[in-house]
Amino acid sequence: MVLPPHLKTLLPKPVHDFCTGALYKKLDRLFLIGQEPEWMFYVLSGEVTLERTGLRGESVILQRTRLGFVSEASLQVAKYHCDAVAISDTQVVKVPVKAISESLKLDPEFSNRWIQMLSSEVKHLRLHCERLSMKSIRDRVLHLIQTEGTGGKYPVMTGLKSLAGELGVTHEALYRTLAALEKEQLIKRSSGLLEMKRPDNSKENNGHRKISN
Amino acid sequence: MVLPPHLKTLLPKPVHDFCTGALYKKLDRLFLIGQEPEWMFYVLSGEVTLERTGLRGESVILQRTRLGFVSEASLQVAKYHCDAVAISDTQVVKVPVKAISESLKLDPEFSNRWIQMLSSEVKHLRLHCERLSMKSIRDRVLHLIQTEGTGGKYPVMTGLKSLAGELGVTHEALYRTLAALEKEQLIKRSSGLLEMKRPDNSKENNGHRKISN
DNA sequence: CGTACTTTTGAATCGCATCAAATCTGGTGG
DNA sequence: CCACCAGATTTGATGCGATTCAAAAGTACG
Repeated sequence: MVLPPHLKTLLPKPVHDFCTGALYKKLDRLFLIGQEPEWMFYVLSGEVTLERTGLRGESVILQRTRLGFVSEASLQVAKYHCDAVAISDTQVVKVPVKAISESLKLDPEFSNRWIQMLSSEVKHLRLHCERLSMKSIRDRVLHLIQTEGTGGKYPVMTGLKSLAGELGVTHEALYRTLAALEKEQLIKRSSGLLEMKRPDNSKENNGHRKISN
Repeated sequence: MVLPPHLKTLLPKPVHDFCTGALYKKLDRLFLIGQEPEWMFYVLSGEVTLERTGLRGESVILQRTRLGFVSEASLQVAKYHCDAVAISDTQVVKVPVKAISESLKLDPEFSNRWIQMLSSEVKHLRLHCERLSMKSIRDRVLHLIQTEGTGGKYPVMTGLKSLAGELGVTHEALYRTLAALEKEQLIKRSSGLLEMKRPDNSKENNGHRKISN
């Protein structure tokens, strides 16, 4: 199994050999609620959701992952508390939970890296929450470029439709917002790249929204 | 300093003596964005929010904490990436960051417990993100009760206005939504409690997911 | 009591979701 | 090489739900 660079540096060598790749078709289940966690799933491509059946019988989505671990929490629970569903055809790396938890006990360096990873994840998720709390698509897009981008450039890896889902808006609305932003010379669109033109260091000349609170 | 049970079991003995208690008045700031993390704050009572100033000067709530650590990520960062504000009079335990990071290197058992805690936090934040991705206030409220509540009951400790901030909506809209939900017999409101009433299986195609690829 | 805050209701407006449909794109097979 | 298809991108029209601004009623507290 050829691990992606990120996993290779994160996981200790002894664990590498126990990792296997897997492909899931659309709507396949990676695991089911109630099962004992055996693998940690690292999503390489496609998309996986964690869902649970709500009190009213509807399915509640707990999480969507396109890249990275699906269920870091499976380390600490005896049973899954939700289902994992491949929303599209999905490629993953399966890492045995047992190997990880053993290594965490034996390898302090690995523990440190794992803590780093989780801390980054926390920080990243906080930014994501902040973005999702913004009420306009425009703000979310600009915030995305400012916080996730590098030097005012944000790479759009998986298409705008997918980006729309991440921003919590419909793709139509995102298309329109991007078109408007480009028209106003606030951003530039290349293939696979969103670029912010002028940082918003001027006064709120364009601002039509008020300061709340 | 008398530590609460949870902290006592989480933190290694050598750290205990370096912990101190502190009281903050309403609207006091525990730390400011940009400052170098010196303490980790564990909330005992009251309420602390992590906030950032949005693009237009409005305050965006990243997280609310009523019990537990406020900023786990401060271990690995040189500067805070948000402010911490006491929403009401708040009692905390201050744990020196230095003592923790030293202990993490020396005490594998503590590392494991720390990993457990971070994993919980990740899980919790994922739920928050998922909730903020929902387009209607109604869905967010129901999701909140389902995921954060216990047996269909969710305690509203600090008022609905504060809750509205956490849900990323205006308080007026939240009041209206709650009133409507109660009118439809979907929830019941007591003082300091939101309770979900009968599971309604008659229209389970409503909240169903709709994921774009 | 008065003050400050939360809770509540009202009305107008606006942004986004929704539904629809047209173009564009890459990939597949005849 | 072209026909064809599935998916992404784009534009249009419409309605809903949340924001916004406003104000009244309830509540806690010194």
